[in-house]
Parts: sequence; C-alpha cells; structure tokens
Amino acid sequence: MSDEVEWLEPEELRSWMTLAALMFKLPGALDYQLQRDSGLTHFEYTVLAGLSESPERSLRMSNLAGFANGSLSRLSHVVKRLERRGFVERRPSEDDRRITVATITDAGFEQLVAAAPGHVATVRKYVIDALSPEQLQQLKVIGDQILEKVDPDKDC
Amino acid sequence: MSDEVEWLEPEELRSWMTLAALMFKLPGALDYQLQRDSGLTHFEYTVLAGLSESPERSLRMSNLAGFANGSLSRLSHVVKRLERRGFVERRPSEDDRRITVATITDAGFEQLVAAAPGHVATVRKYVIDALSPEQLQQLKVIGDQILEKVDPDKDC
DNA sequence: AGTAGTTAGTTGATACTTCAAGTGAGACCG
DNA sequence: CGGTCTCACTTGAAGTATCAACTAACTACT
Repeated sequence: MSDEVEWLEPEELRSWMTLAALMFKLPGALDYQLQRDSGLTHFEYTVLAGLSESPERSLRMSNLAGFANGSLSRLSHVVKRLERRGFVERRPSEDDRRITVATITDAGFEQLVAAAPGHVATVRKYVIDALSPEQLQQLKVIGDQILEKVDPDKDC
Repeated sequence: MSDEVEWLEPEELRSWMTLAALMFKLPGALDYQLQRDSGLTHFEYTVLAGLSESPERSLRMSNLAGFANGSLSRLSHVVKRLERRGFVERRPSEDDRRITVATITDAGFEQLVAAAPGHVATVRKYVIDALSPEQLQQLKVIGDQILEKVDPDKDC
C-alpha cells in the first residue's frame, strides 16, 4: 500500500459506483425470486445445480465450494441444511476418508427442476435481455479480468 | 412466466456464470480488506461515505438507504450499531417527525478518513487496474442497463 | 374534530454467514 | 513404527441480514 493515495477519477468513480450498486442489488433480486417461488437461496440453487451436472450427481465438498464460489465453512452449513431437507446426502469417500462426497437426491433434483425455469427466466429478464450480444461478450471479458485480480489462481 | 422455458445459450451461460462469480467474490474480497484494516463492512463504509458527502454531513434514513442500495430495515440495524460505536447520530427531523436524520460524527469522519485510502487502493487493484478505459466505460453502460431492469425506478 | 389510509422508520424473531477453533485421516520423515 | 504436519472438513459462537409485525406521525376525507 503506497504512501500517496491515488483517488478515483470521476469517470472511474462512476463506473465503480455502478458496479457497486450492481453487486448490492442483483443478488437480492435473484434471491428474492428464488426464495419466493422455490424456497431456495441463490447459493443453495447453485449448489444443487452443481451437483446435478456432475458425474454420479456427486461432488466432493471442496470442489463444490469452488464451483459455488463460497467458503468451505459456508458450504458445510448450507449442505447440512439441505441434507435436513432431504435434498442432498453426504458420505465419506472410500479412497480418502477425510473427503466428504455430497450427492443430490431425487427430491433435491425435483426441487431443482421445479426451480430452474423461474430462475432462468429471471436471469434472462434482468441480465441477458438487458444487453446486446456484444455487451454480453464484453461483460464476460471484463468479469474474467476482475476475477483474475481478485482470485489469481483458479481460472474458470 | 411463459409456458416454454428459454434455456440459456452456451455463450449466454458463460457470461452469466462470470457475472455470478463476480457477484459472489468481489463483495467478499472488499469486505475482507475493509474489515481487516478498519473494522468496517463495505455497507458500513458506504453509509459513512454517503453521510460525509452530504450537506450538513446528514441524510434522512430513506435517502441514505437508497444511496447505499439497501433496505430501510437493514440500514436501521446498521445505523444503530454505528451509533453505538459513536460514528453516527440520529435525531427526528423538525419538519416532519416521522423522518429520522442521520449525521456522521467527528469520530465517524475520522474512521472514514482512515479507511478510505486502503479501500480506494483495493478498488483500484481489483477493478480499475484490471480494465482499460474503454472497458470501464462499457462496464458502466452494461451495469446501468441491468440495474434499469432490476430496479426500474431510481436512475442514478 | 374523527377516522381511515399512507408514510417513515424501528424492532424482534429467525435464518444465515463468518471466524476461529477443533477433529480425524492421511502423508512424511527419522 | 511413532511423532509431527498438513489436509479436508465440521462445529459453535458471534455477528449480520431478512421478514413480518409494529409504532408513531402526517394526510385526506367527511
């Protein structure tokens, strides 16, 4: 951290304020729809979606945490709740019993299938339909460049 | 919500996944730095910053909530905590005593001034420096278009 | 004035996230 | 082998967010 602070230029500030507003508002809007229509948070949805797309409908906790962009601790709590609701199961891996493998159950899969159309429609309404194809492309490039700085390892 | 779901095209999906990852990761990274170096969350920082830039260093709760992109309830809890720490004060407005006016104290201002350089440096490191001037401009346009859909009133 | 309706903000219960500490399994090393 | 180290997760406590219910103040109508 250098001695002299480089304050933001007005242009930079405007872009940053927009991004900040987006970070505050979009998750709330997404959570609201999912919660209301399916009783899932966006994070829970992402967890179920991650499991559903994986071989054996299973993933080890660390990988799932990476996929869902959350900490292992957060994931552990969330999976415990999802397990109580009957949407996932956990068991230790045969190979290495430090590893926990989570699996989505049939009930969890049904829940996901029921939630998906509404969620996709919301993403479409708020994000995809708001942008041109070029802008979508720009958004991906911009996002990846920022993520590269935030989280230098793991290039997804 | 229509009968036939329009699933996302691969291109659309990739852009969305990037944006989703950004929404999960960036707030955490920002909060982490602020919390560690100044004991403030990004939301608290935004609240103090909003007050500090306003005439009389004061703002009514609703306006402050709008500025900070949070609900009135959330703001009320946060301001209560900031008040306990001596960083803001609240009093009812003379004109309309339903209205609560929050004011940043000298201690709060000092806290903000102490936190600002590190926070700005972090924003610069993660966002501004990651992007070209054109990309910053694109980001603002893209963000505004999404926000317009999420929150149709209030064009900031 | 009296009453119904609206607005601004607060509160309390519940749920969620985070952080630090803990557990138990495998790896390494003499 | 026995001890230490690291890894993969889990847990409990404390802090924070969210939702619904509530209070108090103003407004509008009769």
